[in-house]
Amino acid sequence: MQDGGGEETAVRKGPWTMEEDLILANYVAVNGEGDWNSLARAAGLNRTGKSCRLRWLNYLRPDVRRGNITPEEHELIVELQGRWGNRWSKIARHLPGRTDNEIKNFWRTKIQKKRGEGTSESAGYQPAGTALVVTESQSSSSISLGRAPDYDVGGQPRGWGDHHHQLGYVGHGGGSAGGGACDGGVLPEFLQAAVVAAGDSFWGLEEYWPTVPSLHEDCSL
DNA sequence: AAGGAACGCAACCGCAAGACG
DNA sequence: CCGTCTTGCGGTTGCGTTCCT
Repeated sequence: MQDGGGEETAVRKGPWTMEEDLILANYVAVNGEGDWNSLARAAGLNRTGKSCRLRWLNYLRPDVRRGNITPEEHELIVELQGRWGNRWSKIARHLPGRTDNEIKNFWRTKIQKKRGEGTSESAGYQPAGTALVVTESQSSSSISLGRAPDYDVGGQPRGWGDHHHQLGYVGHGGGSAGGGACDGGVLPEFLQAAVVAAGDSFWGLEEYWPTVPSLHEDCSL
């Protein structure tokens, strides 16, 4: 782990900025996933590969589906958790578009809490027992709702539009988001939306925009 | 209208497993 | 066969937002 040695700048931590998201999304779109450490370096992100991977998997991937957990998903989570325990990544594979982190959070905040209160988690939803099998093919179903990060002008995320005030990031064309905007590549639409929302006054957008050619060159679909 | 408490989500940390040299 | 590096997973923490008193 001798990294380059000398001018190893401090690794950034904390919330991701829009610029970082753009860089990461673009880089992955062009070069694909994997080799996160070198990716982080090559992309010029002062982030650990680990952090980049997490950000990509949990947020930037085009097939990430956001929004409320549906009753069906709730049932499935309960059932699979009962079967496999806290194997969140495994459970997540049966919930297209959902990330292990999201499921984990959901479990802890909703289900586990209910159980902790003494009531069965099934207070609201009783697992029907009808083996709800979600096939991979369902992942191609429309991405119903998503959220866009609400970046602060200073470059620091200010929080995310949550279910109380959904921002307008909606899967395009009734599901095309699930397949990615470009073949092999991805084009997180909320990033574009963020750019649009930021407007001309946004800090240095124009400075780094040219550095992400594949995004603003429209991927030539 | 202000303050406090609770909730939800994103991100970080540490550990383990697998792959490669 | 051993050692090192990278990736993946699960648990935990902190921050921001919303709701209630």
